[in-house]
Amino acid sequence: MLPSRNFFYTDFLSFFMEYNFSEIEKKWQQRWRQDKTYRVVEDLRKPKYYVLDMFPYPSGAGLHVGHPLGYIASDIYSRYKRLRGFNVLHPMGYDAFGLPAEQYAIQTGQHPRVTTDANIARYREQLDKIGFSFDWDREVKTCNPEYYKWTQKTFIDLYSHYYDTAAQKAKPIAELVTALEKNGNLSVSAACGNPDLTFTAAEWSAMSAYNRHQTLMEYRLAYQKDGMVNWCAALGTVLANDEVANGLSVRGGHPVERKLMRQWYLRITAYADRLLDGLNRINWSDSLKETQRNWIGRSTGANVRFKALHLPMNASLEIFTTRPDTIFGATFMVVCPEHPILSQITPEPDVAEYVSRAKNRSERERQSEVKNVSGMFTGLYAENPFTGRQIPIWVSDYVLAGYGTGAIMAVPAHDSRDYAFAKHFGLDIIPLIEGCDVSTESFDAKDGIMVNSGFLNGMQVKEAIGAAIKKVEELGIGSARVNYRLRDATFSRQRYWGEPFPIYYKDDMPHTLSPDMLPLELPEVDKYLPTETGDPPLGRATTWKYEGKYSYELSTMPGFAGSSAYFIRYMDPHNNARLADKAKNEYWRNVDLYIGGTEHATGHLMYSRFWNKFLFDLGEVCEDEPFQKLINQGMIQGRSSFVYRVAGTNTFVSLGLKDKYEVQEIHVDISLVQNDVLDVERFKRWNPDYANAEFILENGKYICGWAVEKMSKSMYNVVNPDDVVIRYGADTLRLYEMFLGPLEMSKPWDTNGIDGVHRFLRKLWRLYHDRNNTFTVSNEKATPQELKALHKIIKKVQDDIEAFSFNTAVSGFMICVNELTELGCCKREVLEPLTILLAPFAPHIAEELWETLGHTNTICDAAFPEFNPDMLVENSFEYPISFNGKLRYKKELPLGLSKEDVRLLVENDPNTEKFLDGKPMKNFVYVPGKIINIVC
RNA sequence: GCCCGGGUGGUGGAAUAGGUAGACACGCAGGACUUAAAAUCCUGUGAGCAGCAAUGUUCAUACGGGUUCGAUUCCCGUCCCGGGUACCA
Repeated sequence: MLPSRNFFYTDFLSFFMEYNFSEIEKKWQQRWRQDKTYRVVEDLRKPKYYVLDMFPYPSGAGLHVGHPLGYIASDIYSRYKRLRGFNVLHPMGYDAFGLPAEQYAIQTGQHPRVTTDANIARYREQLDKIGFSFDWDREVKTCNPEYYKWTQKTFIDLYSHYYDTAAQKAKPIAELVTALEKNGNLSVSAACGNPDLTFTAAEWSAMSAYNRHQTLMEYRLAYQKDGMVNWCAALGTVLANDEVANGLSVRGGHPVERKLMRQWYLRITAYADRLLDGLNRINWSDSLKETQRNWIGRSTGANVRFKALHLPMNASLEIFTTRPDTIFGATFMVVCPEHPILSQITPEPDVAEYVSRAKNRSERERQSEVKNVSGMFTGLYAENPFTGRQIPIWVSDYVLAGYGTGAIMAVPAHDSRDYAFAKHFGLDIIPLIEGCDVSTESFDAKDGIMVNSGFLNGMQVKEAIGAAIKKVEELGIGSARVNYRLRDATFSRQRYWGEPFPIYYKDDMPHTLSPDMLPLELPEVDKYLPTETGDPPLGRATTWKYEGKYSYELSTMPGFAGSSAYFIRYMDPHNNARLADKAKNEYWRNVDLYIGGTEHATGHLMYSRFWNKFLFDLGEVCEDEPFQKLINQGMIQGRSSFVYRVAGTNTFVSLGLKDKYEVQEIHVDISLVQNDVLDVERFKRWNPDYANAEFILENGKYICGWAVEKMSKSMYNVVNPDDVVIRYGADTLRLYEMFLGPLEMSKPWDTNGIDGVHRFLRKLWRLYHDRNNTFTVSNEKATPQELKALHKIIKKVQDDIEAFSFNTAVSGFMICVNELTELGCCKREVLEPLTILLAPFAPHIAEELWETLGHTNTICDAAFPEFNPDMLVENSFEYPISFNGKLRYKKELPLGLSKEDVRLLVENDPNTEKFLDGKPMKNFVYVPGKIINIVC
């Protein structure tokens, strides 16, 4: 027998015998699946808690190591809440409709459903390996007809409701029709797409069916209109504003242009105020709430009509302003190139040319020239209603057609854009606020005392705004008005792989399907491309007709449709009669904790709040806000590694020596690098070009450089969680992802520290087992030191989990295990509670130890250990005081100590002198620490 | 430009009702065990100065000021980095 081989073999065995994570994890994952350990049912005897992850889009690339970060955090919290006696709903599903599967279908002809199912299977396999406590019986896939039936149903409801602005609630459109029949639209309070629309009851009844239909479209919460949309020719579809960045599609980076098209929209703007108010009642981060507030962009001000001179029929020009107090300083007006007033005149040729050029320029071109001031005098004048002065009307593309009225009054002294324009064209600038200097820039602050402003002189700005609005209303030239930046959401996509609309066309008008005909299933098509006539792909399903003759709507719904109510469906995923049963909805109510990325701040998180509020108005759900608390986990970036090739050679120089050469930095696959040391032999095999590479080493090693970059294939820095699980186990992965840093912070993935976490689990294992891996836990009573260590960690874990400070909780465990190892503790009284504490973080090893401790039930049903503060003061106490010549006692004295005892302890402590330093002290907290540590 | 975050050792990061800065971990160095390796364990580890040493001492939380007996923490200014947003009247 060869000794070397023998040694290697036995040590290899003992290594695995010690803490055999792969066997333990396999065993428990199997058992959890078999026993449906994480199945949850409504239970009125227990308080509920709903923990939700943003469900993933199953992409072909599979999960990378960044995805599970949030899932692990939510899993820890779910498991913790369960130990605390809550009935925890913790589901998972897939946002399964989307472009990549369709792109793949276009290239290969494979049905997107096949691609999607395969990707979902892969995701599921990866997720299962990490040991999540999802109730998979509640899985929701948005592409499943049983689910999208309810997306379609809600669309029908949106179509057949309007928004009552007085009641602040959605109501059936039939009620509106009754009101219109009675009084016309003069006395109805309803959110309307066209604020200038007025008609009487008589006019209403005189309308043709088609005109009534068109009129109701202005009120429906889901409606059709011709609108400028972001048309992406390469994708053959319309994109939402948040799917476009810098004139390019977010997905694919194809150019996007403006195009007029008939589209479905959702009237989310009707809910703008409620979306804003609701933010005050939910527990989200300030920055996220602020992002949503900015996105909604509510600004209060007034609409004011300026008399347009030299035009027939008392023409006027209406503007919106947030600063009606500055009307006295309005020295000119500006209209957007699309403004209707321009069609009433015959402009000079150069003006006409400017207008047509500005109109035809894409949004992108307009944006790229933000800093260039351009514009033309139209030849028209208006009258300033406060000064009576004639002021010129200009046209410029810095005024946008889509916001306000498409026209502004320019107050160059107090608006920086007007200022730049006035300076460029030499227009008047009249300062209106006492003491402001407008020689080099405008004074935009809403603060100061009015001057040069007639009846407003001497008032504070805020006061003047109110007074000006009052005056405007008296003059009958305008009124207070609220404007929003938020736009209605375009809801059509010229795509195949999405929910079909439950709509067919008859007499050129859309009609909804009756709900009992739902779901309207996606038809099969021969190709996933637009038809020859430019219809969307659904146009290829030529026999797909309502009653065999009426054409269905050919576009499909956008990605956010399916993700807007999935969290409600989880409450009752198999219900065939409702989105969710009423009683079940009233039990689970809404999501208590939602964890996901910040990239959804203005998309999904806005749409789903709107969708939920609508369902609330219908009485379908019992909570107005869907997500009580929300946490944004940070992104995990990649950590790329580099090698340095000496220019023009095949010689690579180690990081520390590279400055002596002229080198070329090259990305190297991170699997060839460990702790920044390159595996030279594997590197040579990695790429044939490097087979004969030579190396200049330092200390016998090749050290790689590194940089933090986005995780991407091309940078060879993608880390797959499966690889980590195989090498270290799921429990190590879970702990390490948490240990990496604060949950909400973005951080690079860096495996350099993972050994430490793995080592911790092995140390933990050795608390329960001896060298021969024999279970050694004793039933002896624990010592005070051991109990102190235990109760310290109980408190720490409890506080840290509640604060979502999982990284410091893991540190706490490490300290605790080090302490217990030092104390040689192997007492059940300590180890049993410790096992429970660890269960949310490392469930597999916890279950295994729990079983070894003799329990037959799952550790998930254990009770979270009770913290006893007395255990911490067994031998010593921590006691805060303050000292300002006289001691102040901040807490009740512990353990029968008198004030005199404490005074002596403090005064005899050598540190006291150091801090007193002979000076008079105020509000001095005694150190060491705000806490003194005195042994009795 | 504006609005949010953030800047602490070689590295990831601890610590804020203002109170011993650098917990915990990685890495590194040295040591023990071993024929050897792996694993494990022990010791040291912000920088400088003095000392054989225990130790003492100075400087350190992006930079510059301020408040305070005391500031990583609060205030003012500056510079960098990340995210959001963008001609919104």
